[in-house]
Order: sequence, then C-alpha cells, then structure tokens
Amino acid sequence: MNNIKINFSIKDLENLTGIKAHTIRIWEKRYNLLTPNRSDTNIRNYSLESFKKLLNVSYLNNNGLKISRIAELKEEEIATKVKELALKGKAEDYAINAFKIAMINFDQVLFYNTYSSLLATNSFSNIFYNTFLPLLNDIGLLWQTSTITPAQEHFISVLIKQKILLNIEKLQSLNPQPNTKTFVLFLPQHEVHDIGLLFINYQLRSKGYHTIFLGESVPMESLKELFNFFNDICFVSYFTVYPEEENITAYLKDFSNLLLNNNSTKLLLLGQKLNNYSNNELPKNITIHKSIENLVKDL
DNA sequence: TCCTACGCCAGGAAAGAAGC
DNA sequence: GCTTCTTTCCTGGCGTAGGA
Repeated sequence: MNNIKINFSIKDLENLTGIKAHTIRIWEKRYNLLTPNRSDTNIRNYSLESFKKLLNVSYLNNNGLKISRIAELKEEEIATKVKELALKGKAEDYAINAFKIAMINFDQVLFYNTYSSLLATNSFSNIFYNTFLPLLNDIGLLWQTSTITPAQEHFISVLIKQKILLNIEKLQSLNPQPNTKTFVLFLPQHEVHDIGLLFINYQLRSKGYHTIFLGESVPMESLKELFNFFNDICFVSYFTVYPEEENITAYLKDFSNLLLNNNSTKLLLLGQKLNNYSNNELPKNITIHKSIENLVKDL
C-alpha cells in the first residue's frame, strides 16, 4: 500500500483540503511547510505524504493553532498533536480527513480502523450525520472538480454502504409496529446514488416501521404493483442527479396522477436536486424535506 | 483558452503593547 | 479599564509571463 504512487496538483490539494492554492504557496514560501516536486516547467507536484501532512496542518489550524507554530513542529509532532486534539475535541473532523486519505489511497484498513474508533464513542446514526454526510458532500465536490477518480468514489461509497447494510441487518429481528403503513423506498430511473435512501431505510427500520427497499433506477409504472400487496403506502425517494431540473415538475405530476390517487398515499422527497426546486403548486401528498433528520422527525 | 507561478498591494481580524 | 497604535497573519485582487 505504501508503494502506491499518487501525485496531486496544487488545485487537487485545494479541493481536498479546502486550503486555497495561494495560501498553500505562501505557507511553502514563508514556512517551508511543504516541499513539492517540480516539473521541468516548475509546476508543483505533491505526493500522498504531502497531502496527509496538509490535512493534518489544516486540522490543527482550524482548531486554533497558528500556522507559524505548526510550521515549527516536526512531522511526527504534527501527527501526535492531531491525535491528541481528535481524542478530546471534534473527532468527526479528524475522521473525515482519515476517510479522505483512505479513499485516495484505497486503504480499507484505515477506513475500518477510523470507523471502529468513532463507533467506540458514537452511535451509528451520529457517525452517519456528523461524519459520513459531510464526507459525502465533500466527495460530491471532489467528483465535480475531477479531483478524485470514479474508482475512488465507488470505493468509499461501497464501504459506507456496507456499514449501513450491516446496521440494517442488525435490526432484522425487530418486528414492524402493528398496523403501520408501509414505506416504499426507491430511486427514480437513471438515479443510482442510494446511500441516502439506504440510511433512511435504516432509520425507519430502527423506529420499527415496515419498509420495502427497491433501490436504484425504478420505473414509475412498476411501483403500482405495490398496491396489490399493501394498502397504506408512503413512498420515499432521493433525487441526487435525476430527474434533471427541467423534468422534476413533470415527473412529480406524473407520479401524482399515477400513484397518489388515494388520499392516504404520500411521497416524501429529499436530495440535492431539490435544493433549489421551488414549485408552489406541488401536487398534493408530496412533501420535500431539507434533510434526512427532518424527514425522520416529521414521521 | 485555461491553468499555474509569482510578485505586489490592500485590507480585515486578532493579539499585544503603550498611554491615558 | 478603556482606547489607540503597532504588529502579525491571512486572504483576495490584480497584472504579467509562460506552459499545457
């Protein structure tokens, strides 16, 4: 694993750590904080070690240590201080950095160790809300800026999904509350980002609700079949990439006409695609929620 | 055309020193 | 204790040059 050769541009480092490229250059110039390799044409080229160091430096800096003081520390001292701070302070920030390193480095062991240390003092729900959700937001940005590869995004996504599935499995023995409605969780066609939906499934199960998880890219027509099995249905969906902005209104109208004829049937929605969606004439029985926490709270 | 490096300048925020 | 001044740190903007 240590032999993996990864190089980062200054822009990559900016995206990964949140520290402006200009600031990174200034830190290098004034404090000799990083010593990147240079191309023949003088372009900076950072190693994985530089990336790790900068994550640690930004963590200390965000926790109030002055950059001039951090620069005086040896690399081992920086790492030690980060661990000390993580133990008594916000472990989530440290964990997010560790998960990023695990993702970049395809390091499953680091992922599992970081997760285990978080689990020692946190519930799974807390870990998801405080660590995985911010991490997934960051990953979304890193993906948009091509800082990470599809393989890296899939690698970390699958590991997170495994943890959610594992926790859902632990709930299998719980019987659903009697006479409660059935929550049908699905993603619209072409939509494949199912981590958020999986976690909602976990939350509903943990509260004792009966759920049917259909997963990604479900044709609307096929949802009708559920009415042959269940009377009281509440659909739940998560729009991350699809439907596209211009198609959302039409999708919801079609959904309403096809599946929400019964007054008691509802559709609960979430997802980045809906962040800026405003439609005052939202079909009846459709509710857009700003966060998973809000959705679960409103049940 | 876009990105990167570099230098310079200006300004905001915070901390510390000095004076009243 | 409060105000003022100075210093330090950080950031953003701008312009120029050169490479991808």
